[in-house]
Amino acid sequence: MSEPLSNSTSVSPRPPFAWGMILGSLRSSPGTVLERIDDDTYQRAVHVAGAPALLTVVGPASPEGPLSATLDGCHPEVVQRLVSHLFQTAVDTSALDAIDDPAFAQAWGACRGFRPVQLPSVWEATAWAIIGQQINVAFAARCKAAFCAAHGQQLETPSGTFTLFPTPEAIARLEEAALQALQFSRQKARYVIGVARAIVEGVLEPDALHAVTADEALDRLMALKGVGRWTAEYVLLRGLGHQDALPAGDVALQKAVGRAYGLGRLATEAEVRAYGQGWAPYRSYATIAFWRSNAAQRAGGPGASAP
DNA sequence: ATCCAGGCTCCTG
DNA sequence: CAGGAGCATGGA
Repeated sequence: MSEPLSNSTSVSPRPPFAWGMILGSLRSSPGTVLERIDDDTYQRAVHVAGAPALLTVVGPASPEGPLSATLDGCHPEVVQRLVSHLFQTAVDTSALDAIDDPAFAQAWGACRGFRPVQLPSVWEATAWAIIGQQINVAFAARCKAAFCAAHGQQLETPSGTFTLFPTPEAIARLEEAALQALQFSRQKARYVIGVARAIVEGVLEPDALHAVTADEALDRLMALKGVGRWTAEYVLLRGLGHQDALPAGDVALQKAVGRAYGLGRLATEAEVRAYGQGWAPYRSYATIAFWRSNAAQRAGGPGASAP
């Protein structure tokens, strides 16, 4: 249950904003291992300027009311910026309703107000994407949980103990075997450690990625071993808050698009990109909408997972 | 056992 | 540039 928020900062999302759908999606997503999702509350530990802190975000009391957020001892502006980034609250999604494509419209119609929820750092988004490559998500989630439990810091709070995502510094020190012990394949162990080292050594500057174009960000990410186009696009979608990223190589997306456009099979990557031209410049939103359509399909109804 | 799962790298035509 | 082999894991 949500505790009273003294000292909270309010953040007003641009409507439509479906907090319930966003939390529902996180709740049912296997990838949600560090977050604690309650009825109307999102909590997780994050690094703020290098220091661990607990972020709590409570949903609006009324449909279009503000979110209420706390982050130990941080300035309201910092809290605002973080919440706004994580939940993409400032994005104007109204143009999505005008996209003239029946298959897209049906997918988006089922999730107006939804947002591509961000992971707090490019590092976390990248590591998670690599962990998830080519394996089923449930297993990927277990790998992530083991990874965090073994190498992430713990944060004690009045609301309980939270695990932080491991820092690049902590992972850069590891040998491959340490991650293989957590059921990472040798390749993935190498890739994740390699990304951590790239960050620690300054070869990759995660913060700088926010300031460059999508193509430039893709190039820099793909220069890393283990990061192909799918992974880089996933990072744009989940870590950099880009609105127009399209992981067209994604099997789940290919499945959804194949169904939505009546192909009777998986759409090819080229087909996804071709249809995707009609969803620009909101291809990230199209992606999460189609992902959600898969979950709805599986569950026999709306309300299941996406990220 | 066989095929699949929210790919990547490297190598051929 | 397109396509395929080989790679690693656990699950259904």
